[in-house]
Amino acid sequence: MDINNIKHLFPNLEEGLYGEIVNHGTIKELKAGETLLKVGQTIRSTMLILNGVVKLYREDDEGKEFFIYHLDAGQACSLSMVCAAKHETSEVLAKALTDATVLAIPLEFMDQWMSKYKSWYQFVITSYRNRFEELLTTIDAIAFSNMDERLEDYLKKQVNKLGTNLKMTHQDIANDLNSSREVINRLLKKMEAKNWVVIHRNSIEWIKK
Amino acid sequence: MDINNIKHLFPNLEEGLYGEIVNHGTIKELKAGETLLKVGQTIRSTMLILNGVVKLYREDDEGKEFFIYHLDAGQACSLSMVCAAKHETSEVLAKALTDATVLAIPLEFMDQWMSKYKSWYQFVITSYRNRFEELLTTIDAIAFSNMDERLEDYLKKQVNKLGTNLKMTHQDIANDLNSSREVINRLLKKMEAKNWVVIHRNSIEWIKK
DNA sequence: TAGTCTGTGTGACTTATATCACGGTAGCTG
DNA sequence: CAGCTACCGTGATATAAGTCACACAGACTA
Repeated sequence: MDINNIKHLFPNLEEGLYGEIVNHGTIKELKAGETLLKVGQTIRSTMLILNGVVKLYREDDEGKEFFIYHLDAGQACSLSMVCAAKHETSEVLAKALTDATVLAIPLEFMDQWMSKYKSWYQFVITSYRNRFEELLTTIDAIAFSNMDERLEDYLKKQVNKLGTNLKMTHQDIANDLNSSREVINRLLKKMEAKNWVVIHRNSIEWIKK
Repeated sequence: MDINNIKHLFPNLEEGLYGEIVNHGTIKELKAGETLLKVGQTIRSTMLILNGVVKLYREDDEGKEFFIYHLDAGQACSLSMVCAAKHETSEVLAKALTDATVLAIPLEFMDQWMSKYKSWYQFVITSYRNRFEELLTTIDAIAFSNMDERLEDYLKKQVNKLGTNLKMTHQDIANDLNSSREVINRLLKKMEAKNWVVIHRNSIEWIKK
């Protein structure tokens, strides 16, 4: 583990804290598609994303997966913080979207660092605030927007994380948005007519400026 | 302000912390319907609810209000904590549902107490976790449920906070659920047929056991 | 090369919800 | 008491989205 990489990804932490992170964290490598956290699983450590993109889902009783938000390198899984602090179980499903590297910090350090390092406390609070905001944005989308707008937002988010060439099927998108393949297909066709995307087999290219 | 009342509402805090709360907090009395926090307003203090019920909304661009969750006596507005810690503005609308008393604690104490009192840190983290969960539940409802289930959940929540006799119009409910009066009316009629509610003018009585 | 699988495209239909257009009624106010 | 206003009830219709059925095409596999 490279301390300079950590400093770069998580700036503004105290010098001593970087040392602790390196000493007490353990690296986990994930292949694209692998599950990092299952619903109901007990959380024993706080996760920091070092590399790649992690996707968070909410699951319904029949196992349908509803996409909530992404986590990037340099971000922390807030859920793993709250849960970790109380030894509780996960309420969400987290999967690696790309190959990813995460740093697992055993939960006992959460508490210690919180009172010891002001920068850690700031970091945790900021993480929370950001995740909270994302959650509110997600609520806005489903409460106030139609499928066409939601699809547009969704694709833009993907493009932000993965580039303009999205390797995913219509069915994948439908699952994330809790919709159906046919609906997504038709909406994509409309977007294609407006020159926002080009539809390929197994991939979609975002060409809107 | 009665310190014993505070101890009762917020148990498990350290002895010294109660003193600080009483010394530095200021009481705000709100009439039912009054606004506690507007969208875009700068937050300068953390709010603890001492009495009554506060309702949180998300607003869309046209000012439509979508109900997110309630806050009871003994709870804190997590949003006011995150925002306060960073001097940022509110993302939600908070209104007193009943007459209410809140305790405003200037934000500078947030930071101090966080490192000084372990119990405060625990309290804040727990608040977060609970609000986060509520938000996830709200997402579940709109992502996975139809209006009839959502209305049922909504009414149950109201009953929990306010008792079985709900003084609200069909229009009020429609606003909270981002639906329309007619739809709510029809669903309520169905519930009445199933003996779950009795519909009165300006109020609804929950009679389902 | 034929056969199979997975992803895509599309018409027809169903369902949930929203919207429109009324008419009715309780309770208040001049 | 007349008339007003806010609330409630309900049919007709419109729209968005989900479902069903089926056809086709690219890619891989025997």
